[in-house]
Amino acid sequence: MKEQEIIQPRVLKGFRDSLPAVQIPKEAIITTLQRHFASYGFVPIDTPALEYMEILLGKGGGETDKQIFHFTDQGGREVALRFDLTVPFARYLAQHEHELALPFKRYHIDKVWRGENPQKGRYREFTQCDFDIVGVDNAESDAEILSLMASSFAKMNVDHARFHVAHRGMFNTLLCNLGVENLSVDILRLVDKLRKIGETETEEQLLALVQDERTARAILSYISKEDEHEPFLTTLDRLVTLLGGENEHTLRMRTIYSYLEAEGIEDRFLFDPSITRGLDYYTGIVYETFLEGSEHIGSVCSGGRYNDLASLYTKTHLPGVGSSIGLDRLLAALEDEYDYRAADVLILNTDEDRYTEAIKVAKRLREAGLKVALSFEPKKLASQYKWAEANAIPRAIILDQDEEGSFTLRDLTTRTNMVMSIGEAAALLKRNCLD
RNA sequence: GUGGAAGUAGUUCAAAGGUAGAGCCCCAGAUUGUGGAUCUGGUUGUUGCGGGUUCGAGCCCCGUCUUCCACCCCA
Repeated sequence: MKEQEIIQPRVLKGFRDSLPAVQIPKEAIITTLQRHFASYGFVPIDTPALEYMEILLGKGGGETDKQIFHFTDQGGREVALRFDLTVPFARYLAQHEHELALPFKRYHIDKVWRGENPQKGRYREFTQCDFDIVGVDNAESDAEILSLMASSFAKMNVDHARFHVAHRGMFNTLLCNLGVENLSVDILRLVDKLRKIGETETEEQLLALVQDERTARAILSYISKEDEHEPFLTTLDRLVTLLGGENEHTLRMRTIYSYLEAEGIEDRFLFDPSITRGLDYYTGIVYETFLEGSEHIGSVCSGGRYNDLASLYTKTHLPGVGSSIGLDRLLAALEDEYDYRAADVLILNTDEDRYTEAIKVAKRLREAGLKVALSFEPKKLASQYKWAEANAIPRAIILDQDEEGSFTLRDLTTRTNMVMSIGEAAALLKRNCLD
């Protein structure tokens, strides 16, 4: 026997394996979101991971183009992995516009790829949860996306999420008033960094860009907030004054806010005029979501209104608004805050002759809706308890009673035993099982 | 893609060019009346990987991979 050359097991930079302790809560969250999106009348779709290169290029801006994984396939086609779910969705809309009834509300949860340098909460392969409404441009659809964002985080039991909202149109009004709308892309990019580099530095860079002190200060006073927690309407009123009066955009924001009030969720939202979003395709409302205490991870749910996205692929006007939850980033921020278990109960193996009995008990408990694992070998109990703990299984059943249908149920967390019938055990376990 | 820091046992950390160590964890056995205590024994390991300098490298040098941080951008 020759010694075999071992291939070094490894994964690519920015790509990760998921152990069950990570994958179980991740899939639980996905299931929760799928159900929740459906409760708003959103429907699922799917698109290919791989697209023609030309489909994905030429909308996000030069920087995102550089991050696209692309190659030539065996047939000589220039292809690329999707780097978000929104651009493929725009292509999908153009391709199927006659098969879809507008307004179209879809959700899409899947992996995307970007060739960025990885950091915590930033990977080259990650999962996005997108939800969008296409075919209407009004406050009602804007507000429904915001409502769905807030309620999704509530469903995921994340209560420290803060939603920062702004409006591209309002900001562009300011730039027009100041006569610097031709610099809008550069200014937007700079303004986005306010939270990171501070007011002084922002003002200096603004001055270098617009070459006028009065203009630079006007922009800065628009995007700065003295009180970070200033109520939404107070900020909006202040900005309306700075813009010289109401316009269609400010009135849109007021209507959206009134819908949030009607739902009683308005205090979850802040008007944050420094939010602009790097992507060029946003035209109206924009938003980012931060977790208090984990701001360094960045936004865990962002999006906005894009009224011209599908125009790359069709002449039909298809306005849209949507948002995307960054699931991997969210899980990175939550770290160990989530709970998981491989099963609700483990049936211990004390005697090989009783395995048939174990199978019958397992079947009955599974029919009652429980997750049940069986111990395959009659190892000593300490060893079986440890296996259960390693798999986060909180209870064990020992088939040790001679009298019919009665056995020991052990709580592994408190290490206490109770003797009961199978029906009693099923009821007790059912009350304590997750989901 | 650019710049910086780090990488030693499953894990938390030592070893300032001279024989790779400690706690926790894990495994086997004894005893324990179906885990927690105690005792005995054991693996804790290609010091990320590959070269180089040296009598000798975990340590110095070069390259490379990965992670983390900053820039850039973003989920």
